[in-house]
Amino acid sequence: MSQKPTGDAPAVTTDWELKRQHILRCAAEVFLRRGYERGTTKEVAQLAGLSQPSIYHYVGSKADLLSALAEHAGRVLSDGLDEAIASTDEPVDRLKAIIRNFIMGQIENIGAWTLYWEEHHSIPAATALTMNTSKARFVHRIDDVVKQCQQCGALPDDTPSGILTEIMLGAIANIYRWYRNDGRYPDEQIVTGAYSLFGLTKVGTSDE
Amino acid sequence: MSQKPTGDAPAVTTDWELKRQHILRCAAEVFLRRGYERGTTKEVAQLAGLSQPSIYHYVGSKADLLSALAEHAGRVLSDGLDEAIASTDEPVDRLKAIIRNFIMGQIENIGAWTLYWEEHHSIPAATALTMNTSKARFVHRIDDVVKQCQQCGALPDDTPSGILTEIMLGAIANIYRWYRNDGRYPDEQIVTGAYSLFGLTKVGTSDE
DNA sequence: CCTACCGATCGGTAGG
DNA sequence: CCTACCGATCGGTAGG
Repeated sequence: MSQKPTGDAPAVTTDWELKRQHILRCAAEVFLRRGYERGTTKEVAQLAGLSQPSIYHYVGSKADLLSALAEHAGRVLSDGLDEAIASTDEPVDRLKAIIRNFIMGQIENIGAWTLYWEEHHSIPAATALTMNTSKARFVHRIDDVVKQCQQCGALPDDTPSGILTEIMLGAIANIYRWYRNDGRYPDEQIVTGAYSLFGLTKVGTSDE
Repeated sequence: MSQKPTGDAPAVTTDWELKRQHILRCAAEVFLRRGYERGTTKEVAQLAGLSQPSIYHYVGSKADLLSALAEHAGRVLSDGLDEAIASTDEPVDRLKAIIRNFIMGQIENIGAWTLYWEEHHSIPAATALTMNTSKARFVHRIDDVVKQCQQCGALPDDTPSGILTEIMLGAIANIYRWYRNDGRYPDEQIVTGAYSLFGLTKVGTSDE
């Protein structure tokens, strides 16, 4: 078990916590390069400048590393959704804010995001369960906005909202697979490209 | 090494070949349920009704199983692309045919397709290399059609074709993650939903 | 935070 | 196509 140090320390970033996060970053790098199963705790330790057993002072098991990383990715996305929904009342603008935040949050955190998808069958069952319910809630909240966009004519209403939602979210969730940090496709252009493709350019003050 | 039986047998399906394909199907099931690394050759053998070492009469290594499955998924998709391109000269109809074949090919072969994505960092380097070049060619050919659709006004031309192509293909490549075989979303509705969302409903005989 | 080490798993081979 | 088995890897613990 990880040996969280004594006391009821508040949100203070202790030395222990800082080192733990350093190890997490190293684990992300190893798992990304080699995959979770092939990547060893020894490699993580080496990258962090520790012996392999020392990792267990900061983490209860190898699987904990992956859980922590996946949960972090989920938290970033979920926070972005809250912010987007709070930013405006107008459905189309809201959907556009959701798309923007989703894309940006993914790109800023592309490592954890990639791990969440590529290694999700190695995520411990307990973590996977809570993350799946979070994800279902996430999709459902967005689906509500999509329905409103259909009502005001900004999205086609000849298709169930669920299909549109999944296609749009799928397109965005997949960006990590082709995104390159070389400036070929600037982030902003990806966002506005998604708006254009989904027909979300004009404001949705329905006049049809 | 796998012991392909004697002779210069043509495309005849020998007993050996039939059993090999049976083992491949079992491997797909095991790898899907457990992941490639966690799934063992023993589990594959049990499911196929063999002892673990017997698998090596049909396959050179555990990794060969994954290679064969991934290559099969790639071939199905590539064939679908050829067919779609051959089906018509008109860019918008061509893009729609591509989307339809991509979606249908993926759904018909959802197991191999899932493995290709979820386990692609376990695919042997040699196989991965050739598949990556095939994939690049695949994307490039579709990008040409997308460019034509932009020129005739069927797709927005304020965004580089590459972004549109990647977003559309990403949306489709991701369907396996939410597709359920319970009829909630009929295949045909997914296809037409994609058309609608991407604004491909009207024929592209440009009159703008 | 380290050295030493254990226990278990698993892919693949030998040899028939 | 099987039994027997090897070699190597690796997560985690002991004990300091």
